[in-house]
Amino acid sequence: METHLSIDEVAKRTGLTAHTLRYYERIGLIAPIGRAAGGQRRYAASDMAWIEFLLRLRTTRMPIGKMQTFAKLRGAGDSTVKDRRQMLEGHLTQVLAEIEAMQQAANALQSKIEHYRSLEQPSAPDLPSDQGHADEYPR
Amino acid sequence: METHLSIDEVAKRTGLTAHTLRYYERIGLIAPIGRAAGGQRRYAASDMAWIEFLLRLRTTRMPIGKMQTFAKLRGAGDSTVKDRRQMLEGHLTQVLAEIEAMQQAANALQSKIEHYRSLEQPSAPDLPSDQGHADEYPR
DNA sequence: GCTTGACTTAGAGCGCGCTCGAACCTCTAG
DNA sequence: CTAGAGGTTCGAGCGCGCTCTAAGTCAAGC
Repeated sequence: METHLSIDEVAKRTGLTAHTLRYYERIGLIAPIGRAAGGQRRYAASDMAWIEFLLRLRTTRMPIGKMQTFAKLRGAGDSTVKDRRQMLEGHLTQVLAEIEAMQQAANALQSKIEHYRSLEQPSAPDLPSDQGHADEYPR
Repeated sequence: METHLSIDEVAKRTGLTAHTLRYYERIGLIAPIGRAAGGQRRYAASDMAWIEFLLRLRTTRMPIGKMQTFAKLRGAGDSTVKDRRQMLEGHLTQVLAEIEAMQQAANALQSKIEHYRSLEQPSAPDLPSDQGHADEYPR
């Protein structure tokens, strides 16, 4: 397990580009990374863990501005643990709501797909459904 | 049940702005809306149903370009039902994968929150967890 | 010493999805 | 007739999250 990775290795492992990694560092999402002789970045295991955490935040669509706030709190030390927890709790609440909304929309798509199937194989006519299907008769 | 709504009424009902409704029409997401004397838009129930469908696609983060493609197929009539179904199936697959990813990230956030709680109330030390918590010792 | 290639910086540019401003029009009420 | 509300069009602008370019530096290999 190598503990000091080059930017390209980190890019490969995280799926980010080297450009994006530098960008994240520039805007304060990632604290300044240690450098090898010659000024090249060398990422430690703890840097990787933080980046992976950032990626989880990104997966849940936390905006960069909020991540910056979080990163700043983290940089400020243990006294900010409560603030950080509260931020995550608020975010998590939104995320769960969004998952729920997506799930419902996905269900609606599923039933629309089934409706289309019944149109394609016209032997069995459509069951009457509670929700209309918006796009059969355009005019 | 009024069948012909003004743009402001539609905006109120859908949560979109009048600007956005016009924008969607301009780019072909919504077919040209009927007009009252004087040129004002009057939205029919079928228009509303289509807009609600678009909003479901948006909830599931279908990009506008794809929605445009879909809208075009719809405008082309019944012969495109199969294409539309296939588009929706492909999209649905992605959506379900994304929901899954968000759910996993949400779980990780949840356990991080619990980890923070244990830090805040230091009587009971942290259980060793399989995944590290990236941000306790910044340096 | 020179070349190659991987890195560095600062800063401009881009694609997406709106969002807004300006100027104009039309209907209704007073 | 006038004022005001509520539209209309066209096109520019914006916030977000990158993405890329240009020019320079450094280390290693020939």
